[in-house]
Amino acid sequence: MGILQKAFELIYVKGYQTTSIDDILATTQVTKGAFYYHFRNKDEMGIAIINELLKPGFAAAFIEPLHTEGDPVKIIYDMMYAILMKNELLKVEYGCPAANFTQEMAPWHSDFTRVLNELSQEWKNAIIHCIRKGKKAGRIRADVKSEQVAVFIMSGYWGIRNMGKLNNSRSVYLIYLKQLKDYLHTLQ
Amino acid sequence: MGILQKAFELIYVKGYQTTSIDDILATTQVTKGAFYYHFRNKDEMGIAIINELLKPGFAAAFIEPLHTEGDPVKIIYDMMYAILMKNELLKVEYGCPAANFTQEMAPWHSDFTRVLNELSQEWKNAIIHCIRKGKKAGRIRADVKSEQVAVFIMSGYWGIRNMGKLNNSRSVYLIYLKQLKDYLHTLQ
DNA sequence: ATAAATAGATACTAACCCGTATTTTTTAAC
DNA sequence: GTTAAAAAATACGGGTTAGTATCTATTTAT
Repeated sequence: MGILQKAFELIYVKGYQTTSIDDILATTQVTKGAFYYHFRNKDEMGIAIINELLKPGFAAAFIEPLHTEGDPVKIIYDMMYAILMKNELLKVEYGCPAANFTQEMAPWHSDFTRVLNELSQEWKNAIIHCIRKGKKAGRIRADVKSEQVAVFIMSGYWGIRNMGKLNNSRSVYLIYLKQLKDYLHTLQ
Repeated sequence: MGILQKAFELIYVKGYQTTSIDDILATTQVTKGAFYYHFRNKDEMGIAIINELLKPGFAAAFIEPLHTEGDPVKIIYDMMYAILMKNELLKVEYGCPAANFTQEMAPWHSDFTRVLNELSQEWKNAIIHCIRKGKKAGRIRADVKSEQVAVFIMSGYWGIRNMGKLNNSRSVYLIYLKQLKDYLHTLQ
């Protein structure tokens, strides 16, 4: 886990392909023998980072908030606000770790893409579930298509991460969040 | 331009970092001497690809459609539909070339980020302009914030490109487009 | 025709890459 | 205390990388 943590930090900042195993060894003070005792190769370590580090963090920040009771509009907005503005691990200049992996590995590394797709599907299902609950409670219009809304919200998130990288400033997050709030209110 | 074209095709599919100069030389049948006569180094070629190839193609598909007269809702939706569903150069499994570059290069290669930011700003300004015209013509509500909407639309685009990569299917584009249409109608 | 500038070809370097083979140290079991 | 397994250290191999040095060929200008 120590190796994975440090490796993740390097990869999050530099990218997977450009982070060499020697880089990881240098910063972790781990020798090559130890590294290859724990991981068969670099890709196995990459997959381990996603499963052991990314998934738990993702579940805490992206999934769990959606399971709380209340107004979906508020729940979804608050989740997004927390992810973009409060989360101290995710820096605006380095974007979303999951999106970085996706962009870099798809479509060539199918192992990565499959695991990342699982992440994405979990989020999607949680959003759909949250909206369906809101519809039953009369908080969301009955004609709202849950899946469409989920996909729309997710795409907005990944896109604003990209714009944040370009602008290297959270100010674009705030602009996005304002419009997200307006959009969510149209679902009521 | 021949080198740039072939190099772009390789980079679009494989990524910038993982496309070696030797790869480019092999597919272009150009020798190393010729290559380094025209470009000082790899990054200069990368910047040239963005300026000489990406920018013109971007202007044609992303900017020009926004300059036509008419209903912004229809104009913006049609533009997005054409980009996602009709453009034969942009494949769903390889995503958006500009987004790929951004994801891969930011924040370390400031030359790339700066040029890509110019692209992004041009698109943003064109969308803002389109919406402002719509407001003046009474086609868009007066209280709509043009910049917020522009950022929201752009983030949706870049995000859905990411999801398309993950799913490797245009079906997710269609789901997104439906909700985009609904969203745009709320601006009227 | 000659000189100069442009363009292209070839061979090479020095650094870096991932992964392996081999050896050494540490830990645990009996 | 001996043995065996687990864990870690080291050195190296085979291949790739971006970029350079050097040489040759082709235009262009005078």
